Amino acid sequence: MTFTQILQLTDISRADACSTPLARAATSPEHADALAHSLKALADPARLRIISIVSAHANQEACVCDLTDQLTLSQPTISHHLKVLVEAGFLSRAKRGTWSYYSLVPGSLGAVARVLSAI
Amino acid sequence: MTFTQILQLTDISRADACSTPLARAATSPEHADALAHSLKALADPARLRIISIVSAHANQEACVCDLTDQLTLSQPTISHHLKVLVEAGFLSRAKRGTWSYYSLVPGSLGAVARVLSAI
DNA sequence: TCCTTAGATTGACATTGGTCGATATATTGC
DNA sequence: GCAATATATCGACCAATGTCAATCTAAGGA
Repeated sequence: MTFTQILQLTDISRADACSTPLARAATSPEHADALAHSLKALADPARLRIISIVSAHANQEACVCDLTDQLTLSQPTISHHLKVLVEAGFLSRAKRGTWSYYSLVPGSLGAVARVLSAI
Repeated sequence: MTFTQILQLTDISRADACSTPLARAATSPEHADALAHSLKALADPARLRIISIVSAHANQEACVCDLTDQLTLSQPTISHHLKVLVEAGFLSRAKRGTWSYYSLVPGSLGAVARVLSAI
């Protein structure tokens, strides 16, 4: 009996009557947790608009006043969303003088997109 | 004075002192809402594992018992997550006899990934 | 027909999360 | 140093969400 046959027997004995065979392994719980955490940071209209506004600027960098201008949200709320995005690794902060400039972390969105496609 | 020069003047007059120039238009609020809705459906560890388990099966189809086996969640909770994923367009349901089979909607994950990369 | 099994729905509960007003911190200009 | 401005943090509130126990529905089999 080959190893493949043994695996098949194991699968059949484990499976319920309704179950279809597996083609490959599923994602680990840890992996799912990490991806969910990244997606949660993105899954908000205000935060998506923030990312979009930042990356629409010439150098992919915007100050907070650019955001308060365009979003109908209070300044503390925008500050809160910015913090979420920085902690999730999508934006980085650079303080110059009185102003805070937020930039898109290069490749961060692409990384999530790639993981999503690979599920 | 050229049209481009007028646009530049307009931009400068509108901008705050700290602002950097725009390279292109940002995402519309409606677009952000729609994408956020899709991402919210994906932004949960249990739902990501469900999608992964479904797509790991040979024909990208799994019955509910495949999920209750592998997830340490109650059956109603799994049923709830499945409903969220169906309503968001990531899974489709096919009932055959007593059993419900859930399949990945082809291209649905890729579409989100593509939109995300294009932000 | 009745019992069993698979899965969906309901209702309740605790937790998380988005929002704002008030306040704190830090930087610039006078 | 002081006033003004930009941004961050805090505390509170309400809405949305994940979870489960209990119940309902529907399909099969004896």
